[in-house]
Amino acid sequence: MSDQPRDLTYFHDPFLDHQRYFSTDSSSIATDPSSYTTFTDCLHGYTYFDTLTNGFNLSPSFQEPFSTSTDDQKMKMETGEAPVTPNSSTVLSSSTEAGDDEDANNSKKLEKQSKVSAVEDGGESSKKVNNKPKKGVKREKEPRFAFMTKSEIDHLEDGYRWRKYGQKAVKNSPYPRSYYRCTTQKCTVKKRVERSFEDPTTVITTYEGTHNHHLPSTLRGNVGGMFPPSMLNPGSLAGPGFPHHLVQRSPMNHLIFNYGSSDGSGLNSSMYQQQQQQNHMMINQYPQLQLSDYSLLQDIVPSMGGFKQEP
DNA sequence: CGTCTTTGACCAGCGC
DNA sequence: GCGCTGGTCAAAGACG
Repeated sequence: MSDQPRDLTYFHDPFLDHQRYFSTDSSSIATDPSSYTTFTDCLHGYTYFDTLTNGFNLSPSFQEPFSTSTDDQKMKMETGEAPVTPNSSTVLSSSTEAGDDEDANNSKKLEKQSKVSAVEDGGESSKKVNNKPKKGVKREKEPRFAFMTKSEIDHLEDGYRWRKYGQKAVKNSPYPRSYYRCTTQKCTVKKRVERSFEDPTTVITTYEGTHNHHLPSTLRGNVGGMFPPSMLNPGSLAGPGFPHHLVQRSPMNHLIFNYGSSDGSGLNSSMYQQQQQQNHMMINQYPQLQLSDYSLLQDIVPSMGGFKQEP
């Protein structure tokens, strides 16, 4: 991952609409989306934002039509909790039920405790025993947020440090799904990375949970040095003035799935229906994704090398 | 030596 | 109840 070329440096101020990026090599100003070589690069380059909005027939303000925030989320934002999205732009919705984040964390703690006690008891099956939530206690879902990215690289650099803890074969797909966990202590954020079986050039990255820390200062690939402090402080993005209810303003080659919220609040009805149709269309194309989880799906315009495919 | 990946096994949830 | 699948664990090995 860290061996990816990094000849570009991006500057982005999330509080301003304008954005610019530039090359450390002054002779080469990047304008081609394909020149983004890392996930982080893509996430922080908004050059094609106008193209995006045009593609969606959205007004440049882009702020109202896509509000899908739930109260739960708004509360999270207002409390300054950092969204998990790598560029901290927004997590719009949550697949969680009320108050489940804490419950999930607690249940995890219980898992650990029970595992430790199982080992200490010298139980016969001290290995891998009873480390899941107690029976009957339904495991709560963390807020989730998925990207679809055109990339040759499976695990895209996003500024955080991840430890891979599993890999599974995916049904109906030749490509495995990898499971990553944030390596920061006490941070429970996870992400899944898998390649679309229908379009092998597309990587589906699903984030789950909320980072409770800033971007690591020492990163492989020097991501930490690439961004201004405002971007390296996720909490700052949750502060007043930042349009949290924006849909992810990702540049080229991303589809953004926002989980959970289903009321379409902030959308006028026709636009909401339009979004729902897009959702269903894309979900049909990616059946391995969970239909119920997606409340909003933003497609990419074909002219940007996206992968919208009409049925 | 510390960190990270790989990989087989285990467990829970879910559908039939 | 059974089998399948997704998610997780943890030992072992690789790597810098």
